[in-house]
Amino acid sequence: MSKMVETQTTWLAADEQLAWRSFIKLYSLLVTRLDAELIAAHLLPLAEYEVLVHLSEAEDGALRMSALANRALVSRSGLTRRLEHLVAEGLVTKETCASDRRGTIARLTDQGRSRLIQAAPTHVEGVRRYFISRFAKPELHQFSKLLQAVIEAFEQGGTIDQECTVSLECDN
Amino acid sequence: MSKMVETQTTWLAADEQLAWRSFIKLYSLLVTRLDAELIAAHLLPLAEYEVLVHLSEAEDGALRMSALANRALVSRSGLTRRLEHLVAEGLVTKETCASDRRGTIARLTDQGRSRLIQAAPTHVEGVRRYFISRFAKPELHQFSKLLQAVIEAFEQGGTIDQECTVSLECDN
DNA sequence: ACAACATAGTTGCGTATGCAAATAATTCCC
DNA sequence: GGGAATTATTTGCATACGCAACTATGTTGT
Repeated sequence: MSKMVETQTTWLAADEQLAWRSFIKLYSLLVTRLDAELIAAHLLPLAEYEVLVHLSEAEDGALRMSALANRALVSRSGLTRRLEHLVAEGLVTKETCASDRRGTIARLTDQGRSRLIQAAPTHVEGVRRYFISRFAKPELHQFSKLLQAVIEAFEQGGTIDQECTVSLECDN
Repeated sequence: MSKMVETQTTWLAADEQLAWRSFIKLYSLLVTRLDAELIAAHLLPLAEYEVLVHLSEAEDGALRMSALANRALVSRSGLTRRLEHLVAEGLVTKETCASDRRGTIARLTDQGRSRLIQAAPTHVEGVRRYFISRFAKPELHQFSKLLQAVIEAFEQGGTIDQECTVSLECDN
């Protein structure tokens, strides 16, 4: 009907579109469900759970705010607010960094660690049930490799508006 | 140090963990970048862009609110608010559904369609640059198939807290 | 030693979103 | 036909988040 310009790069091809939308949709489904299950079972949102996980994996269960923000895929201000809740619950403490007093160190408390251990099975079972178990072993491996390759390429090539200078000391 | 219970189902295996985190991270990177580029080039957030796309693909460029909410992967209240902005800009209009006057129909305006056509190349190029082009053709196809299979399984098995009775008339 | 610049974190502010309740219209049943 | 249950959408409210500005501290150059 309408005789538009259709430069042929204007729209995604059907298969490209399907791949992209499937990616978005799966993310939305999984995160929504996993978050809901964690809240239902442990009153712990997925975002907060992930903060606890990253702390628990770090040396001494402690990380600088910036490092934690990078790992949790959240802005620094966003992390400040996430921690507020966790600190109020006594799951994390904050202390000034001794060597650089501008810095703040977030540390997992014993209570935080036990809360994490309590909640972990719910999360792990969810990830396995809805995601991992849907793949045959070699498929999962390839899927994972593809994801990592795309991430790698993005982080290499995509240094458009990043203030990340040499990407060596970058934590993310 | 601590001799914890480690029931072996408590944590994800390293490869499972890597696959899951890569998935989350790639989503975060891609959506953040694509949203920023669309805003920079066209003052149009990705979420609003996607609403325009779904309308443009529908019969007469029009959809019921619920159907549009399902396609846009947003709650119905969320969609109501997204549309507010698009309606204020004149890109979408709302009208009462004639056959069922409870319903509201969102319709893409000519202005909305031309705005979409303007913005599309930015989005499409982004998706291609950061996502599609990272795969060889057969890889993309397999990746896409895997995503669809996981979604399919989720929607079949995961009818836990869904009010979606028979999933036949469901639009999502 | 001091001024200029850089870095870490927090806060003000605007925006986005979901849930539950409210509103409006339809359908079901008796 | 008329009230009860159902469905479509919106609104009140609470929460989450990012950007830009701000504070505090550290580093650099002279």
